[in-house]
Amino acid sequence: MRQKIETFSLDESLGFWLYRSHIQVSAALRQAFQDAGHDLTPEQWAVLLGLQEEEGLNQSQLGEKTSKDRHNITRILKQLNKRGYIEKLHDKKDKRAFHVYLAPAGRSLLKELKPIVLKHRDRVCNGFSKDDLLKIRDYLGHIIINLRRS
Amino acid sequence: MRQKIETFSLDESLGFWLYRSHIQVSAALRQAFQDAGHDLTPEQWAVLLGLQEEEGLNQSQLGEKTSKDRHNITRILKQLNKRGYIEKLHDKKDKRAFHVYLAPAGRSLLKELKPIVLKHRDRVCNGFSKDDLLKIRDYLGHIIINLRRS
DNA sequence: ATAAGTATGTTGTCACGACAACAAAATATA
DNA sequence: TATATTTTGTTGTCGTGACAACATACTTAT
Repeated sequence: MRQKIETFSLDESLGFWLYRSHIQVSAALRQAFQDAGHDLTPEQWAVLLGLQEEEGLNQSQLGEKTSKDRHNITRILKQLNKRGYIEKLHDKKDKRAFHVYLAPAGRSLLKELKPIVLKHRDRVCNGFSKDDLLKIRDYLGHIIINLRRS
Repeated sequence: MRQKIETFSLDESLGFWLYRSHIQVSAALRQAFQDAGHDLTPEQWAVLLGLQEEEGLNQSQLGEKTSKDRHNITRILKQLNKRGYIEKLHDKKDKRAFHVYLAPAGRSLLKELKPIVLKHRDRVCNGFSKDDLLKIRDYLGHIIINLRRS
C-alpha cells in the first residue's frame, strides 16, 4: 500500500528522470554552441551529424535516422538550408523526393564545432567509466525497444 | 584516430540516446492518455503529480520541483486551470505570488489516470530488475549533477 | 489502363522549452 | 526615506514535437 504511493512520486518516475536529464544535456549543448557564437540548436546539430554519417538520404530516411518525423525534419532542414549548411537535390526518378547533402559550410561547421561537442560530452560523462557508458546505452536502448510495436 | 570518428556517430552520443528514449517514453504516455480519452500532455501530468506531492507551492517552487522555468510553468498552469484541474490562490502577504492547489477535478483525474500510468510504467520498465531501475536513476542523476553549476 | 492505395514532402495548429522584455511588488542598500 | 536590486509572474518570439490536412507522385490491384 505504502509502496504504491511512493511509486507515484516524480522522483520514482523513470520518465521524469529521462525528461530532466535530456532537457539539461540539451540545454548545456545549446549553451555551449551559443558561447562559441553559434546559433545552432541541438536538433540541428543532430541532423548535421546524421548527414555526416550518410549523405544522400531522402528526408524520410534522414528523419528515421535522427528520430524525427517528416514534419519536423522538413522544418529543421529548412533552417539548415537557410543557413547554407545543407543542399537538397531532386531525385531523378522520384519527383517527390529529395536527396540531402552537406554543403561546404556545413562541413566546416561540423569541423569547427567538434571540439565544443567533445568538451560538452566530457562534461556530461564526467565520472563514468567506459563500462558505465555502455551500460547506460544498453539501458536506454532497452527502454526504446520496450516501446516499439505495441 | 578511428576511435575519434566513431565517437562522433549519433549512436555513440549519450545525449542522442537520452533524446530518443525521452521522446518515446513521453509519446507513449501521451498516447496512453489519448487512448483513455484524455487530452493531457505528459508535462501537464508531471505538474499534477508534483502538486499531489506538495500543494500550496508558488509557481516558481512548483517549476523548480518539476524542472520547468517560470515561463513554461505559467503556461502549463494556464492549461490546467482552463480544464479546472487546479486552483491559484493569492498569497496574503506577497501580492505577486500565488499558491497552487489541486482542484477536485484534478484529484479525480489523478485517481483515474493512475492505472493508465502504472500500465505505461510497466511497459517502459519491462525486463528491468529493481536493481536495474535504481542504477538507471543513479546514472541519470549523475548526469544531471555533472551539469549543475559550471 | 484505370482506380485505389501508398509514399514523400509541405503547411498549419497546438503545446512546450529557451529566451527577452516587461510590470508589479518585495527586499536590500545608501 | 529614497533608490537600486531582486523576485514573482506574464506575454511574445522562435524552434521543435505531435498531429491533421493536403498536394503530388509513385505503386499496386483489378
